[in-house]
Amino acid sequence: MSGDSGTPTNFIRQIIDDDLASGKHATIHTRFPPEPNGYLHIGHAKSIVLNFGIAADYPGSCNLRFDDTNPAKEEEEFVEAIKDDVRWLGYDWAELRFASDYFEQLYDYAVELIRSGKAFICDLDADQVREYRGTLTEPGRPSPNRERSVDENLDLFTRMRAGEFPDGSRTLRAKIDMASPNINMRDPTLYRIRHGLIHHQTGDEWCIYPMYDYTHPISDAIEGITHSLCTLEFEDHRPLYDWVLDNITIACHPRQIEFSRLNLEYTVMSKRRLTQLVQERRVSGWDDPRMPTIAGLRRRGYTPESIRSFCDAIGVTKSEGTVEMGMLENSIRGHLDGIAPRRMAVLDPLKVVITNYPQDRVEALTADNHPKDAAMGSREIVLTREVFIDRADFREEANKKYKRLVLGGEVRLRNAYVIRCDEAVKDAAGEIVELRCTYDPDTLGQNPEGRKVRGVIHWVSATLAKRVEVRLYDRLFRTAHPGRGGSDFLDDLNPDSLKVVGNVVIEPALAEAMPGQRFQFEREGYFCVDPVDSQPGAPVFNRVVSLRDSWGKIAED
RNA sequence: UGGGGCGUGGCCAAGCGGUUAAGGCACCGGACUUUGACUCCGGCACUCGUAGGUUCGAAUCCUACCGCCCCAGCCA
Repeated sequence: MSGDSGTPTNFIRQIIDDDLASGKHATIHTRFPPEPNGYLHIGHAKSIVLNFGIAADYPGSCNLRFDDTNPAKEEEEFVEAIKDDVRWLGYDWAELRFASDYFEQLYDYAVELIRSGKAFICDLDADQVREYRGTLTEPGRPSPNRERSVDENLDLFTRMRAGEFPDGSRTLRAKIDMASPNINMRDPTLYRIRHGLIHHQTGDEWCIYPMYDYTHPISDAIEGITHSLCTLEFEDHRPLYDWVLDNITIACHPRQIEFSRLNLEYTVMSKRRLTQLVQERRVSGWDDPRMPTIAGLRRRGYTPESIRSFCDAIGVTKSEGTVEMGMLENSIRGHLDGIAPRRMAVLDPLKVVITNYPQDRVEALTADNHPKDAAMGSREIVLTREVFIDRADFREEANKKYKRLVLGGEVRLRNAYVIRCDEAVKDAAGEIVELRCTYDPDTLGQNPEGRKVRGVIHWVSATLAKRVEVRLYDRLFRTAHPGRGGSDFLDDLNPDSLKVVGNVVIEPALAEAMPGQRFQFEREGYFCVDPVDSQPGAPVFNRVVSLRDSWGKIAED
């Protein structure tokens, strides 16, 4: 079971293996339970890959269940976006459920708790409840209403549902232990009153809504979930999860298991912060390519495969850490290297005139779409007397470590001939505006004899090039742990996280690229056609990730 | 000062009383190369938060410390 499909095992899969081996379960049922109050991010992907991955590798299934018990914060837009993201990641749920599907059953179970004397209607307001709850080191005191009769509780709960009481005036609380060292067990709230809200699934049918701690275990049990996987902060809630199921008449009792949530350097992962970035327009939206959201990564050009392999690579444990960006970047580079067709594009064009090349000649050359995968075929590129190369690929002089074009030196134009630079033409300000070179006609597909060329650079015909906009993304924050020292995380935003480069010259074939298509711009990086801002014939390219650059490290000379 | 967790190389992470302490990322060499990419080869923890103890034998068991995270919503 575990270990199939290349997925590494982890302590949760080991528990499942044991449960299968001991006969405790014959099939495994998990669920991914997002609250529809925001978009999914890479941290959710970890949970999705865990839950759906288990369903795929073991006999069993995984449900998608929206934890929609707080209509004040939830919206239909988010449920649709979440469904899209889960599907895009490559998963299909066995059943689509909403916690709100169970509101009637949840209500009935609450009545059962009241009848058995395990829940009561409390008249304390929120401030009073807090006072009565005690502190981390002092026990709480019982609510004055704790010993209300079953009949009175039943009557009051019925009237709560009927809408007779205003918001905040009463709650239904479990009767557990006000002296428990675990604050979650100090008579936790089960239901609160919320008038005037339109729930995206149930409309105005209800004015009382169940709390997470009460809803979650029952929802899991109703669905026959065997292993309820959640993050570490719910560890303290497990006794309550178990208490709820132990005190109502329900056959199923899932096992809650907690794992650590994902933290990634140079970004933020909390929904509160991501929401703030969107609402304050620090980014263009939930799908801004700089966002760690699934929608953002998708638009940026990440593939579902790369996100899944990233999740496999980071593992699942209970220890909290922060994963380096390099891990994520490695995953996407690895996938794109294999599937992205190569193209040439010059980000910072510098004109080169090949003086010994015929004025009107247009030479068709063939370039492989992939250096190691012949099945990806080849394409035609055209060479003309004037071409563009990147400004960074020329220096008037440099030591031997510099493997590009220098004055008097030779370099190969990728997929074409070797050229020698004879002159650098400058303007009045001393800025190089043009290079005058000569080419060696005997170097197409073969190396010159007796000379070694410094290196290979990419280029694009100046006369036939198309110009497009390219967006270069950098980390959204300039510090590995935004807002760490108690400072405002917004102060750590990287002002250079987006660089828009206009007038990037591309080989003609690229002008017809379709939204979502990914390419490797040779020697630059992987780029994806932006699905939002591209126009037919005028693609906008997002840089997914740069190529690994061993030169950049020693370039400071 | 209550309760619940976690501590293995820069990062993630195997390890579950007897292994030379997996693997990946990063990094450092080198090979290859018409992408300074990819690929390939080699290097990279006498040591597992610390200190004791048990044992023939401890990262794995015990004890005590230390550090970090979470919990006092009618949020999830």
